[in-house]
Amino acid sequence: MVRVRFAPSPTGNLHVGGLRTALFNWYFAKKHDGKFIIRIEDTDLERSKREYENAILEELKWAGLDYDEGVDKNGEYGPYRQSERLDIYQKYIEQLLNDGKAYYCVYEGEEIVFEGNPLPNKYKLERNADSSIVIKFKVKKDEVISFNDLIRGLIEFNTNYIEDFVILRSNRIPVYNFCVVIDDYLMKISHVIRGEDHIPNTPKQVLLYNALSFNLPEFAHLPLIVGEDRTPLSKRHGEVSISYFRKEGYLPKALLNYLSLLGWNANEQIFDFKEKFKEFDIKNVSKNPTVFDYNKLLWTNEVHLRNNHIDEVYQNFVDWCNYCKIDINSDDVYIRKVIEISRPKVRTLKELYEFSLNFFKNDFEYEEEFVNKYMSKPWFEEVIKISINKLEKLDVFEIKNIEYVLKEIASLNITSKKNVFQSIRGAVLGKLVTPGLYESIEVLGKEETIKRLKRTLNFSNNITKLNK
RNA sequence: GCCCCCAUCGUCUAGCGGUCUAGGACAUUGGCCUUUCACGCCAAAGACACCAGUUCGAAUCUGGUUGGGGGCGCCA
Repeated sequence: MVRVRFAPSPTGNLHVGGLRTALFNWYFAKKHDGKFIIRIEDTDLERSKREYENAILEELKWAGLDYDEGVDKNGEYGPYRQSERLDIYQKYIEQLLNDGKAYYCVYEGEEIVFEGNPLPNKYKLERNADSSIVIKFKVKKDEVISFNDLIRGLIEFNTNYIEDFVILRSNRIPVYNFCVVIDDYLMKISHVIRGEDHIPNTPKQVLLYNALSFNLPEFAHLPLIVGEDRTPLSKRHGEVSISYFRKEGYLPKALLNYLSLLGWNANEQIFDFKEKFKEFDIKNVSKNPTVFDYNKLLWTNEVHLRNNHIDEVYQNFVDWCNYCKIDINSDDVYIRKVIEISRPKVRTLKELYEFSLNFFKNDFEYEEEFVNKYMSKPWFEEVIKISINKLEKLDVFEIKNIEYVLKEIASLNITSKKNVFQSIRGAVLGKLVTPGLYESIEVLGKEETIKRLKRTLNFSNNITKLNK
């Protein structure tokens, strides 16, 4: 039974690196019909916050990475929060102590004043403010320890380069390297898939597995995601938090599509990750660090936005509006139509919103360029008047008929064809860049289109008077 | 400093000893299309880090050099 886990520490927001790790674990679980578990690694009491934990979980759900076990799921291997497993760890610490594989270490300031087991009574009872007691794991020298990495092959370390390390802090809370081993074993994790930055931790963990007579899981270390300068991706390179990409209007499926490509050659550029897991093979994951390319992500998003089913994009758009606390006061059918005609021209939900805003507002302002280049021209009013006249007579307000009428007006030789189209475009939407004119007018509907044309005429009259 | 990982177009990658005058995608440049802006279509430019070795033959195997990165916490 394949069991994998994503184990974030709730000390900050979820970022693209974390999501990518979660995604690859998810892929692996799905592919092998296994379980995907979320474990919260909150042994750093100072920095861990429940609000971060909630945010991470919420963002995983937004991304569509469903998990089988976790703090809010009731699996049989809980608790899934390390801070609630302290008594479990204690048992194994004692075992190590009893087996002579770990020992007490007493510090006074920086100085070690005692090493050994048992701990002499004098340290147990009275301690200066300055002294602290930790438990360290004893590392035997001159041993070669190795593990097989599913991506990199055999990796060997000599224990001579590993020092005895702390497993229990002076505040009685065990450290990361110890907790992961206990948890992964007890939670029956079969494959540990995590970032490459954990390779140096692995020998220490292997030592612990051996000392406790636990069977080793399989390991796979994913390549790091880096910035243009080849250092690990961080805020210095730009925004990296998932919440940022969400606010910017990236579709969850587009983000995960792009993230899939970071280290995995999926044979195609655009796909639905929820289907793609069938082809996932951890052996095909690349060893090289990969540069995060905001540009390609944007392109990926653009393609998803244009090609995904309209119902899904509509839902994404509504979700985005809610997330950004934007209230579009319109009915579903209308919003859907506006999305349909606008999406071929935008790349993100945010752009979609900005691009199509005037469909939802009838008191919009006119773009300056439109006013200067079209509205203030002598032929402008005539074009609009004729448009009102002809469109009013149109009984069946459909794209074909609208196109016919508009072309007719353009052929009247009042001004150039381009001027006619741009004038009408600006008159109904206030802008010179909009979705196709005919479909825009069709979506607006007869009543609204005429209302807008009249409003523009009014506005233009006022300008003319003012100039005189 | 020590240990470890990595090395194909600017970027993500295909390639697993001959099919490589190295393929695709993003970005870039030029053109076409066009009622705006895009999309789309066509085309161009662009890489095997270096040096040895193995072999009839190397991007592919081996060794070294160089370069980049990670780690060396009572952070995870």
